[in-house]
Amino acid sequence: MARATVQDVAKTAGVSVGTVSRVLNKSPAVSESSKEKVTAAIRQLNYRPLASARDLRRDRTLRILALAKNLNSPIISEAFRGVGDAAASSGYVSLIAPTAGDPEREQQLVDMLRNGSVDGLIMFSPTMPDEDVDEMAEQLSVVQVCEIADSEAAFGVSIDDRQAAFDITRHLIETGGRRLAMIGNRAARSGRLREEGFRQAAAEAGISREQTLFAEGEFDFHTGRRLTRELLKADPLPDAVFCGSDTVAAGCVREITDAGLRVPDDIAVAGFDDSVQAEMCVPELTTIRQPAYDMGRLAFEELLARMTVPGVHRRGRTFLPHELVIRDSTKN
Amino acid sequence: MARATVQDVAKTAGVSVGTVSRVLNKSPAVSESSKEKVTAAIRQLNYRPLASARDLRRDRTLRILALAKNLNSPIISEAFRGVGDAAASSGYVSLIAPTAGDPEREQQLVDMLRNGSVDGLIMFSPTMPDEDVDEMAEQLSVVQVCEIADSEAAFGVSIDDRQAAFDITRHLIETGGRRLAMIGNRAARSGRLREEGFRQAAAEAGISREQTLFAEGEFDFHTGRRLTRELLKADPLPDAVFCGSDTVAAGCVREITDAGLRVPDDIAVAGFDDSVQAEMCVPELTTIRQPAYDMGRLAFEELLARMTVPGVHRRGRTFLPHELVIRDSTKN
DNA sequence: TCTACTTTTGGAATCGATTCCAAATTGGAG
DNA sequence: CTCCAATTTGGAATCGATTCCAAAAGTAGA
Repeated sequence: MARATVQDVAKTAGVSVGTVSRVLNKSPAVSESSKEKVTAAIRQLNYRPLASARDLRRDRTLRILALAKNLNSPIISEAFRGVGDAAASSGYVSLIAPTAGDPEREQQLVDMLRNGSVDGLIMFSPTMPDEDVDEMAEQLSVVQVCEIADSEAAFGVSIDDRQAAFDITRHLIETGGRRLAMIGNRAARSGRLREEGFRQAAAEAGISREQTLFAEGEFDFHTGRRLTRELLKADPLPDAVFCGSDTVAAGCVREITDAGLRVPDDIAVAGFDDSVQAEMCVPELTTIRQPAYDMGRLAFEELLARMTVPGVHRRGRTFLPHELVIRDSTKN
Repeated sequence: MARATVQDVAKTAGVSVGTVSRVLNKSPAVSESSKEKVTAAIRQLNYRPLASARDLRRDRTLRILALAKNLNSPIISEAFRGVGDAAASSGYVSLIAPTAGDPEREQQLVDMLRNGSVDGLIMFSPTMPDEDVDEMAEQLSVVQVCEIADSEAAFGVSIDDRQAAFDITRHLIETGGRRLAMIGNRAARSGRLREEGFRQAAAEAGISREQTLFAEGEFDFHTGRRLTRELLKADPLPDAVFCGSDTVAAGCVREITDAGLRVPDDIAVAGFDDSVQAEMCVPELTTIRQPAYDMGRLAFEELLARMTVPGVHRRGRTFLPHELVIRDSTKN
């Protein structure tokens, strides 16, 4: 049994396709009686309007797509929840796809916006260079979250990464940290901004760059352990480590503990994100809370504005406030 | 500047729309010279075929959708990686959407299959009742992963949850566990199967149902802690706890440790999934490894068969082998 | 009952890419 | 140079839902 079409419904209901379509779209210009006939026919034939035909005619899909490197980042999944809720309340369906950091995969997904498979795009962690994001944003509905390209058409929602890193580093210093270390990721813009904040806080406390340690790598648990192992070879040892994510911080704490040292007494550790990992860690992690859900909501609102008012290319970033969450992994 | 169409490209290249389309679809029946002209025109106009028009005519989208309650389950994100890789190598784009356990949201997403927005559907954790999944599977391309409805048209990919639970429970018994407890989730089919396996292992070891403890709840860290707190009120205390996920197990270990007891000496704890949490926990968790990536790959292959050979409604489940991973949270 | 409305309806045109068929062109053999 | 076959091309028809316009039906007032 092939799929039923408006034609079939019209025939079964004994009305014209126009009337069927009007019923489908809740046009008020339909008599009660034909509305009933059409509704009955739709049920009888188990009819669903074909998305591609509708999209073609209407020139929009009411779908948006979010792109992220991977799905298991707690910040991303929380932000995406915000996107989804905001989208739903505006009648949009929101989908997400991981790029795995593969430029080809990313390109293929971005093409979904170019070819009209979706109306808008939310980018969490672009792999493509800033210029490309920029160029795309010129003509298409794109909003960035967390990672915002530093360019002309920069636009999107995030926290102030530099300030957040500054705040938490200052906390480390205020609680006695002098020999500071950071585990960061220079591949990401946010990572570079956090490094800036870290260095600025150190500098303001009169700690020279040479007294400072820096290790670089991806933000996963095992990398955290490995990089910490490197840091622990330093002499003198660091007494405070700022990590770019809670997961890395968990690895850091683990490695310190395994080395027979105590957190925070010997070495204080700070994370970033306030994910559940921060609470799972022993001791629980001092960290930076990102308002991920709200960032997602706001990102969708921004996107909606771009999609519906085509001329509007509201520029600029929106920064949401972060929060320093102090727990037991740093002294007090 | 509006979007260019095949018509525009044809005019610019000085050929007919048919020829343009043939170039787009790499038909061999095009002369070298017109291919060049068309390619040049496409580049000049920055032309992209409109997805909805193509989909309408071709009656397929080369897109699939995966549904899950939430995105941050490590098993789901790993399985989805498998889906994505398999899909990509067959020319499909795979998208994912969280339902948040909301039936309305789920319905809306399932409608994307019904209305032809996507060609196939992979369900990780359905909220709808088994009958509905079953009915849907009768006519549409749907494959289940991890959670498989227990019904006529049952089909999908998972591990043998009962056997896995049996195996790990037997391990708990073999390492001295007598007073067994389980933290499970009866809301999910897999949860019920795991409970069966747990009980079967206990029974075979001559442990009566009354000697056994059971706590029920969602699979997150805080629930794990709360339920463990309940279990620790029992007298005598349990000496081995099987948890339905590593995250719950981490909460369980934490609560036990905070109560001044030792894992595994006083109470052994086992997890499930072999996610990174299992290694982050101290002590590291004995757990069951699920071949999530392969489950995802296989699920897509199954789906592909259903999508391309419409008559084929291959029934049945595919079980992939699990693996007992023994670490320090259980005695040896 | 007739006029002047408003409400409701039918159906053709439309969106843009693909595909099929017939026509045009090319190439090679004789 | 002719003829037949193979290659290439143009363009109309098609996919299914929406929308616009004109026509039909309904309603109210006089």
